[in-house]
Amino acid sequence: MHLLREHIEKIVPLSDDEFAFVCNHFTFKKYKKHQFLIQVGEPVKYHYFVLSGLLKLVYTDDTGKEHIVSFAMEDWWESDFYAFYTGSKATMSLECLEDTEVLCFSLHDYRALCAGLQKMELFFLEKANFGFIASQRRIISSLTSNARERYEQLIKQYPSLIQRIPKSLVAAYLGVSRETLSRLY
Amino acid sequence: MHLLREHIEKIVPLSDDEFAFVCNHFTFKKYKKHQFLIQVGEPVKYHYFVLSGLLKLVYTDDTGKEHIVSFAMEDWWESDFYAFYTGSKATMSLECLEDTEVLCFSLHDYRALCAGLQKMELFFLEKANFGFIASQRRIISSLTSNARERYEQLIKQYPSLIQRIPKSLVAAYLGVSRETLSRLY
DNA sequence: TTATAATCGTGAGGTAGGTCAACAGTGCAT
DNA sequence: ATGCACTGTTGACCTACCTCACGATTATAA
Repeated sequence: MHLLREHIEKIVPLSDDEFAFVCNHFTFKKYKKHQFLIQVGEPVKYHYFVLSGLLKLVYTDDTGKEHIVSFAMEDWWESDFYAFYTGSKATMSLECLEDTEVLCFSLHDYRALCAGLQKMELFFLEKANFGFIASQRRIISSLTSNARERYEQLIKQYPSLIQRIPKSLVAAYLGVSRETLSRLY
Repeated sequence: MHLLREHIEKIVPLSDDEFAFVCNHFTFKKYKKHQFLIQVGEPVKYHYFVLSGLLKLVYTDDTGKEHIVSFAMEDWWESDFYAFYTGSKATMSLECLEDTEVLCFSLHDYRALCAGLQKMELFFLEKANFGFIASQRRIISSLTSNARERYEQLIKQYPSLIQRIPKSLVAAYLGVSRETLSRLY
């Protein structure tokens, strides 16, 4: 729980009372490896903050091939955000790569949190802005770099992540086949 | 100016006084085709809201090739957002493809706007969230689709945009060569 | 008006990366 | 203990897309 406080206070300081108010809007959940937090076609009730463990956010195309939209480890937020935010059905799945503990909130809690504590709205705005920036960076990377360069950028950016993930998933994230990734060095 | 009001009121309703407060934080500017709103290496003073005209946000790689990160037409926001938000130097340029009129604000104005009117903070949060979602969609598109499919998706999503833009720029947006795009049909 | 620059199409040949297949090592579950 | 799924590697071949080159047409600016 105090991981969440530290995380928020990197952006906005909180009094004990304010943090207690924040906590009231979160629910703790625990999952085992291979469990799904979100399944395609079902409503997305929660937005998740990872306390420990590792998740993959996956889009499966019409040929059945899995593409990794994002990983999420400690200190990261994850969901099928469009479905969560608009109340529509999930188009992506969210699955545990390791046993995972999360704190999560519903859209209702999210709105209440923003409305009840302006600091939290500012916090989410900051998060959303940097999420947008990170996505734009990844788009630029896919426009400008080949497989090897994208792999090197990933290793540089998240060295610890690579250790915990099979190469086939790294390939599915980078948008290359596992064979190609295997041949890069 | 009332284009801005309509735009904001799609998300949050405003009283006349509130809208006047909002307007005080915007500056009107006018540019000719080929003019630059942002140049690589310079500070990014403003975030822009396009009233009329058309812009391209361009990342130039080390080989000198231009990649289009985004277009911006009427009703769209655009900037090198990372540089704007963090006060760093621009890594992308923003250039007019047509004569363009914009409303813009500085980071200082942005903060004042959010702090002074919580509705506007909510508005920007909503915008940031949907910006993030749109970027994630584009990432998924680049992971799952080939050149022809991405082109068809773009036509479907922004039919009016394609009419106003030379094919070579569409290619630079899609991440293919103009020759390949030309050969698609 | 006339020169110059964009724009678009197309051929020829090259290359990054995909697909399919086989194989070996590792971890997990019965 | 053993069997099976997961993981990583490599070979052979294929294809989507790139690069370079040339022309034709259409805007644009002096």
